[in-house]
Amino acid sequence: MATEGSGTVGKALGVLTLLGEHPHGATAAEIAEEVDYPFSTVYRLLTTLVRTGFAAYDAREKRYQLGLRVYQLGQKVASAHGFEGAALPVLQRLTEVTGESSVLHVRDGDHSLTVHKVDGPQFRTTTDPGDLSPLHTTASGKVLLAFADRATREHLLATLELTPRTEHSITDREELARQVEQIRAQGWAGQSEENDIGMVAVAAPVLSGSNRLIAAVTLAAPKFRADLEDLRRHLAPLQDATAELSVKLPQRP
Amino acid sequence: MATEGSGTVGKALGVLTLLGEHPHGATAAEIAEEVDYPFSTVYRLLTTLVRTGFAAYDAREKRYQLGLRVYQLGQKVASAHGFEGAALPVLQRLTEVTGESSVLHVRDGDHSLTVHKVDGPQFRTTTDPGDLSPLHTTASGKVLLAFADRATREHLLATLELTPRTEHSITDREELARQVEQIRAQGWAGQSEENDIGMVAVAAPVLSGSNRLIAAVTLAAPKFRADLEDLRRHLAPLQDATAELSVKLPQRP
DNA sequence: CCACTACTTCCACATAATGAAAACGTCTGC
DNA sequence: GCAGACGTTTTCATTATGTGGAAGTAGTGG
Repeated sequence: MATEGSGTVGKALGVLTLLGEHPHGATAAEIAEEVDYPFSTVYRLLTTLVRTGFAAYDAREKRYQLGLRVYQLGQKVASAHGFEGAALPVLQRLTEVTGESSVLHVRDGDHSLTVHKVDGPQFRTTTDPGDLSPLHTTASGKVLLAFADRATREHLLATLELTPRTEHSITDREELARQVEQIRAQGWAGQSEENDIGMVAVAAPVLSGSNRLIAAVTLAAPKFRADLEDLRRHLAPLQDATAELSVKLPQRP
Repeated sequence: MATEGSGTVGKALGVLTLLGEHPHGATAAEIAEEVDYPFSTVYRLLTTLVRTGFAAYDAREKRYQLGLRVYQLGQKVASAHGFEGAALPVLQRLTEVTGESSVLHVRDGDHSLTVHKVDGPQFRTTTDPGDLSPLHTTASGKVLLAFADRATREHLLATLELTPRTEHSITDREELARQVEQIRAQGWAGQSEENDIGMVAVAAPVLSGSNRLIAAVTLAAPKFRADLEDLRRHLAPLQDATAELSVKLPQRP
């Protein structure tokens, strides 16, 4: 992961982000290794993070991990964005009706952030809440890209790194722009094995009253059971769900 | 809120924490005012936070608030501590059986952090997930204090600020120590209008296999409907719940 | 058109971060 | 019981880095 910023604060936040990638914690030396700062620098940053509650140190295991303050603040974000109560039941109903997994995504910079998911009865999707996925290889990502306001859309279209995830991933910028236009026109996006082999998905945007993009809802299924055509048949309930969410999620006009 | 630390990083984290107290965001000037650092310092910190995704700037409203990266990392913490799946059903059952609100708390430094809650049919508790409460005025807090390992227990008992929240709050250090001993002996804690007027609660610890404290579960009710004696009648289902959680929450031996 | 609010940029100065190195604990296996 | 591995903690001279006052820009409203 790239350097998070030049200054001291940037380094600290970089270390914090890196801690997020070690669910079972990491030793100070491991972290210093990974971010490639001198050990004593990392050590000093870590003690500051621990002192403020953003990191926790397990003396027994000699491991640093994310602290509870991060969780605490994360909950504030959740309630500010309406991620807690209202959204889940809508996804649950969507999964009940369609039998497939439904997922709620928001755009986080140049990635798609999984907020909630409800797995279908038959299998489990690969992303969990808190995970980031590329914008150009996922149905939700294409929706989040296509319905972003023009300035960010154009900026992202011009600057996104089109790293392929599978042999079906889009790697051509022109092609992506073309798809984005089509998605804007038809109001939904599809994806077939562009992010994971064996997975297909469709997604639709959750728009506010003033047509600003709030989130995206995805329906995902394993290829062996459904192809893109099958999922298209579930477009109606999917769009019911996004319509309901556009009322229930807090507006930011 | 006290200064979060001396160095630059401490200031940045202080600003971040403060953003958590402004659900609808705050302007750079407001923040500078509240933390009492020079404006340009705060401004620089904010731009770094925004650049890294820890804060978000709403150009329309000219307001800074917590960014999605905080939510993302918060989810990692949640999954590391098993806050997501397993805990909620247990609380739901407890509320079903007792008819009162049940809440899951963990200790976050010298505070009690609300992780989950399930409100009873009749009323709503005052804390939400992500909120902090004092250790000495709440049932959960007293449990978290009483069952912490000896070193931290003694340290907290000696250093906690016993600010009263109501006229019934404990303000005497001796008295608190006495109650803590009793709570350790009897295995649960009670509280009657010590944190909020009109609220009573009982709480019990969730202990790991090796008797280390993991969390606390609280049953809370409004005073007009139940007094402490009434809640004591629900001790059995409460302790069933904590026993179940001690298996379901991830162990950290 | 002036007052107001809020963001943004600049720059001389000194504070605060740096990072190498060494001291300190604590395990582990020989 | 000792050598070595591993990880944390402290120290300190050096200078990069953050500081913060002030001036500049931009939008808003009376």
